Amino acid sequence: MARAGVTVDRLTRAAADLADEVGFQNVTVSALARGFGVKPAALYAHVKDIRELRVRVAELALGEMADRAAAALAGRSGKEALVPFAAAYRTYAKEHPGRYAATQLELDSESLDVSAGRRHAELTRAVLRGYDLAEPDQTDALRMLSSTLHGYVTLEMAGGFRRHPREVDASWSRALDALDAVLRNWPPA
Amino acid sequence: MARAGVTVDRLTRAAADLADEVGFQNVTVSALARGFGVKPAALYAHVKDIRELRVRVAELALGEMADRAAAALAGRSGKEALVPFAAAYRTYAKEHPGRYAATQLELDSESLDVSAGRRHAELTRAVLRGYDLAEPDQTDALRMLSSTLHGYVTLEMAGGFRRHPREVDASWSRALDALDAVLRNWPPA
DNA sequence: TGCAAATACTTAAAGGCTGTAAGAAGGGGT
DNA sequence: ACCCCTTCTTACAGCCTTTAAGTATTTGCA
Repeated sequence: MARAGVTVDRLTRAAADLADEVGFQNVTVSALARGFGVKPAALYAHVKDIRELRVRVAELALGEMADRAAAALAGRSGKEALVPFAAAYRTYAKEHPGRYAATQLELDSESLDVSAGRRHAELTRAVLRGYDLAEPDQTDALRMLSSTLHGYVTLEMAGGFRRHPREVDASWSRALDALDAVLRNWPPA
Repeated sequence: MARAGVTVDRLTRAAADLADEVGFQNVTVSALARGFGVKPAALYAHVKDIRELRVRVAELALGEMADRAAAALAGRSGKEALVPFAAAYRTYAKEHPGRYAATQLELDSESLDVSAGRRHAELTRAVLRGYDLAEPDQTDALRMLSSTLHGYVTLEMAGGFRRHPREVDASWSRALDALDAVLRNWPPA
């Protein structure tokens, strides 16, 4: 019986792809094993349990998002940075719903703390540099920005905006206008 | 063998309580049956499948949130309405994480469309009345408001804000200041 | 080159879950 | 009292995760 050539990386990528197809919650060890032409138990040689697999997918996704965010930022600042950054975020989520869902795992797990999660957070903070906010306003604004992007994308993908005819792309663009406006003119305490 | 007195309502409330304890995703038919001192199969006399149970929990939660939102609004408008409305939202989510998670089910399911989901959406729109925005700005603002609240609460509960020392309550308050500011001064197209 | 150790994989099995089908037991209404 | 509807149990099929023990393949080193 020839070996299937499973590795942690190939497993993680397969899990991410499967998540994008069938949803993050529906990724199972069994389904992955089937994809590799291998028995489920075989995968436990590469991964401790399904939880580890999920964390790895989250790391992968956060890394990919950070890459796109970095490219979108590329020397720009202010609204010139905000808009493409936000677009990269939303596009990634829609292209990779399973991977995006993975990033919503309890962010506590130390693993995510390091590596990709931190990097993505720092890039988000970089967006704010053009708005020159002093602490603690910067952190407050960062939290609001993250919330709005994450909330928008989540609600949109869950179908929360489908009940109203207004085109979502247009609304999105106006939300960014509003975000830009409030960041430029952050209210005093 | 005396009957356990299971009803759809008692089942739904038990599921909601269990969700708040162990997480929405970890609510199982088996665990609920255990709680009622009954075999799992017995519950299928009251509920078609676990999906229906989840939808019922979502409806329950949306109804409870709408009740609180209505009380928080009570004749107020503008920031006077926004702040308690947002507080009701965030408090509910923190007190009832499992119920709150239930509200994030694919909102497509027709059942949610009617009843509680609609009611909650209308209350959120009511918050905006004090800001007198014409369409389509009102819908755009509604989407942004919903996104920010949902995103903030989600990220906070997932631990996304725990890495920075800034107190979350203070940040939240400033986010509402910012939201109020931008709603009062919605940028022109 | 040859063989021992490390690694990948299989089989087997325990235990948990959802859901269906068939039958027993409880209760209400006549 | 009896019938019938509803609730509940038993039994089972099928899926899942995870562990343990054994077999096969590959690696690395003498």
